[in-house]
Amino acid sequence: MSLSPKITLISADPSRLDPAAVDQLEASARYEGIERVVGLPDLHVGAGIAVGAAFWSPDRVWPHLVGGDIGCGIGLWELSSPVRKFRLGSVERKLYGLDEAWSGDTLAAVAGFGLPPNLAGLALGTIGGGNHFVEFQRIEEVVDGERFDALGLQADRVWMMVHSGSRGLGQAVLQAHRTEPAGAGMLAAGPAGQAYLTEHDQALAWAVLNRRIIAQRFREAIGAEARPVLDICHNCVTPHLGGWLHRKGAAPADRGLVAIPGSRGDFSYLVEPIADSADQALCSLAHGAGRKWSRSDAHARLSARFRIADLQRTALGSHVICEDRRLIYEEAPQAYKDIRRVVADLEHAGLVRVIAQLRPLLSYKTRATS
DNA sequence: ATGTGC
Repeated sequence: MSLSPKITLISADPSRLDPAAVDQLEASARYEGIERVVGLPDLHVGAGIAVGAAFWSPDRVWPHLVGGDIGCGIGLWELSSPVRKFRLGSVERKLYGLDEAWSGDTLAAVAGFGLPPNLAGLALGTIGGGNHFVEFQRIEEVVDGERFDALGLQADRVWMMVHSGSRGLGQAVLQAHRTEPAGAGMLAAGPAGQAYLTEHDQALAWAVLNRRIIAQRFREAIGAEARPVLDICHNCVTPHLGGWLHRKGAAPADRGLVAIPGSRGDFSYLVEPIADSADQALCSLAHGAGRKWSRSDAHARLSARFRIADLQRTALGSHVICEDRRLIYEEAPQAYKDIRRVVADLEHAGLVRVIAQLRPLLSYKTRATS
């Protein structure tokens, strides 16, 4: 069976991609008004829509091609703390109270982002669940030293990666604007499209603010200063080449530096997109390693083989704070693809240049017990 | 994914 001509798969070996995820791409490519679809090397099955994909239309938008976690993305900060002074046990003892509501001024925070006061909810400044996390890292290897130095980055500092999104807000926006059937979508210029895009843009801004507050809470907890390196959203729809580009678990290649996290037990990569060849991939990049096993498979297979304590340390020696007994299995490194292959596929396609490799020190998921 | 559905 041949692939729809609308679809491009970014992979050195497309036969390795999950056929079920490619079927989901095919289904989306059949929507009237979709002209191009890209599957990235971290492509995997999602709830109706493949994750690790980009979709372009000249005139229509589909709320469910973005999904419920509008604005979800990765923020990266360079901390003032030198790696040589980073003590795992000491840091772990400071990371308490971070699942609870933020004690700061949420009204002032949303106002500062041009958002209405009704969006100053209790979830603002919290990570959430699923694959969201905060991770302390150190530079394992500077691959492009010239570029690393030119960016003013420092290899001897602790770095902090935040993966979170718009929590309940994006979900509410999807709920309010989803079309029936989902594949119908709406004209971007029409009243329904404009109403969706307005609320979508608010959820996007809220997610950026959320990551910023999370970063502030965590760096305050460990007593460090933080310098922003990047903030990249991988679930959104934005104007592109006179039309509309939907990214569902896809990082932008036209907004500067990108961080691509591996699983919690693997390296992350700081990369620079290469503009010349970006169009083949709809100006998009992999957003992470991508799931290899479903959540239920991961739990079934790994809970039979490992104790919780086995999963609180990773093969790279990093620690994991996840007191949710189901989530720690669902998010185990074994459930994810090999990030090295994902990044190699992006390099092979001429989409990125690796600047640095980051090693996990401590991954924070949740203190909430289950 | 979800200030979570029965």
